[in-house]
Amino acid sequence: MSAESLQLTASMEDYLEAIYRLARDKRVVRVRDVAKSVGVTPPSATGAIKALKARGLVSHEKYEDVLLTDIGEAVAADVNSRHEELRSFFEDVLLLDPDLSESEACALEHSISGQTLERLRRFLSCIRHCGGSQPGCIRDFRELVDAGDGPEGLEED
Amino acid sequence: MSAESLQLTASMEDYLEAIYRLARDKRVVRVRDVAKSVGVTPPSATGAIKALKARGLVSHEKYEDVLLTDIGEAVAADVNSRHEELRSFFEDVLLLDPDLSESEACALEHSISGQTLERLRRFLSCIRHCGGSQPGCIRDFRELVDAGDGPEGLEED
DNA sequence: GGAAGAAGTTAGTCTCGCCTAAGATTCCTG
DNA sequence: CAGGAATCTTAGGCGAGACTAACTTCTTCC
Repeated sequence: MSAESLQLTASMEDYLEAIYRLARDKRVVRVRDVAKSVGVTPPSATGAIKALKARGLVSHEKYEDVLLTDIGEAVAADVNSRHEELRSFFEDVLLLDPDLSESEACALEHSISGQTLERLRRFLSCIRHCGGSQPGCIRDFRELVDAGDGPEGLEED
Repeated sequence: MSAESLQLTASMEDYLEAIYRLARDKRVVRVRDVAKSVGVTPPSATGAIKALKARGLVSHEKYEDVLLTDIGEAVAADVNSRHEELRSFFEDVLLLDPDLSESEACALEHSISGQTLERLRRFLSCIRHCGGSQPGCIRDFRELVDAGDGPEGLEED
């Protein structure tokens, strides 16, 4: 079950991903936890969970805790892997601060296409396979970044 | 005037960018052109133009054509450069199809941060400076992509 | 066991961004 | 110059997604 075939809004993907992560870390997922994690008030979370339930992605009874269905789990894992892929690119390739990498991944994960992500995955793979012997441009970039954040060095073409 | 300091919504950035491009290509920019370019109906464009006018980014009188103010021009140029930077990354580094690169840039340009873009700019610069003598991983990636789109070759780590 | 407080839900409202329908204005042309 | 066509605006409405206020349910603890 891919995340793209379900027409989820960015907002719904956020909720789903939050539930996915909470479920990994805690024994039960409460509406309150979801709200806090997404950064909204409980009524907003209630509404969103209702929408996810209507799509068969979570199961939830009034006043009870929230559970991912099998489908929901699969979709959430897909969304989460998109997130991780992006985060990894920002952190490992662009060498951005981990916090920024994380928030940037959050911001972009809903808009990027599967095709682009696939290509990015391969690119990451190539970069990683360079291992310690990173040649040419990649090494240069790393040194440039390590040297400081100012705009000195390589400018426009 | 940076695009980030004005709290423009993604939608307003889209309209602004459309006006910017239309102004470059045509003598006058009409509401109709903006609507068509953004892909909405004329009433939607009228409303958006009103919002941009309220923020001092365009000047526009009833039934007249649309003009960017100096500030609007600067902000639009900023938005547009973000777009181009992203597009270039997708097309020149990830070697994606030009059409996909374009639409992907459209989708992501509103969410990416200035800091990340700055880093991406440097990365692009490094890649370009490799010129024909691209060593190691980058060359591998290019060959891998040229070889076809299937998932053969480099897999997960 | 009953009351206080925490957690969850419902109801009602707001903003944003889009739409259609219909009215107003401008432009072109016979 | 009058009327039709094109363009633009206004009016009204809808859905998504958030909020506050108020109500219900659950839990806990004296």
